[in-house]
Amino acid sequence: MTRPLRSVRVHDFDLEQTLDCGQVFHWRRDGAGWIGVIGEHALRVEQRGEELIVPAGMETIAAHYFALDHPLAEICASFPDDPAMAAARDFCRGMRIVRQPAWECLATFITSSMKQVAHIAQISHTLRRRYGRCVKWDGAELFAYPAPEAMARLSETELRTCALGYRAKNLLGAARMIAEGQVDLAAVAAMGDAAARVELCRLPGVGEKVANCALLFGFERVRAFPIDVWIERVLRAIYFPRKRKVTARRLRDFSAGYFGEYGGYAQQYLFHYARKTWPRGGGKKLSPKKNGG
DNA sequence: CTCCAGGTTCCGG
DNA sequence: CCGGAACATGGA
Repeated sequence: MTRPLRSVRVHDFDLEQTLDCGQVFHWRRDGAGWIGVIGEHALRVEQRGEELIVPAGMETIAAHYFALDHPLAEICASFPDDPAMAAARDFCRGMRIVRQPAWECLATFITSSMKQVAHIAQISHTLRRRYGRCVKWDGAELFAYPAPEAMARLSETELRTCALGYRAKNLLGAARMIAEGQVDLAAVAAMGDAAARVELCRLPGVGEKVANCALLFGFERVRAFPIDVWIERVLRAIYFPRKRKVTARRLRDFSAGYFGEYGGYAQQYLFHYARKTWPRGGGKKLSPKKNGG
């Protein structure tokens, strides 16, 4: 039994770049399309030129999730004018920051510390399959991300069997604090960026980087600028060439000022570009070219 | 086998 | 404030 399909008109949108850029980890390729879950809705999506094919009834949900209303041309035009940013903008054309549900985004990034993207995806799938609600899509079994309340009932030992390592304690602790109401994600959503970041950092396993990922990918804070190992390489190689002793604080202050009101988008474009085009462990080999700031 | 991965936390200068 | 080290697990 196949649901009828509908077409959503898209401009400045690239589904491949959007789902393969390392912002969300559970979507799987299915022929020319992708299969995944938006909240509690399982679906297959496929892009054909300027059309996004989705199951009937999912048009609005998909359009919201994929942030088709973000003014991408304006966003890209706001990026600082330097060679690296121009290359990233060209490489990532059509990539959008999707609107992930806050908890699954936050939880996923709690499990991301010191893990490769492939591992993060693996952990996400395991957690969904074992503890998430089953949502069917045309016969395929997909799973929603387990709610904080469901996760809070597990033991650390149980969670550890999902290959989480030391992250199990953090994920469980965060789930319990949220389930018990010690941290209210709905309240976080109503706070300013700085206050929201402080609040998220009260959760175990959530430091500045994970908090910024949650803010950017789960709370629509398009200015949040997560600095991970890749972005740190980019910043050092491109904007601080041949400089010794560039502190984390220096990188943070520079990023907050240099990349502008859509800094989070700029960050994700640089992240994806560097990860796909720089040699592994890269940065050192890249020619610095010109300094943009 | 060694190295590293979308870090956080704790500890000593 | 800053640099190091521990923390688990699995690809490359």
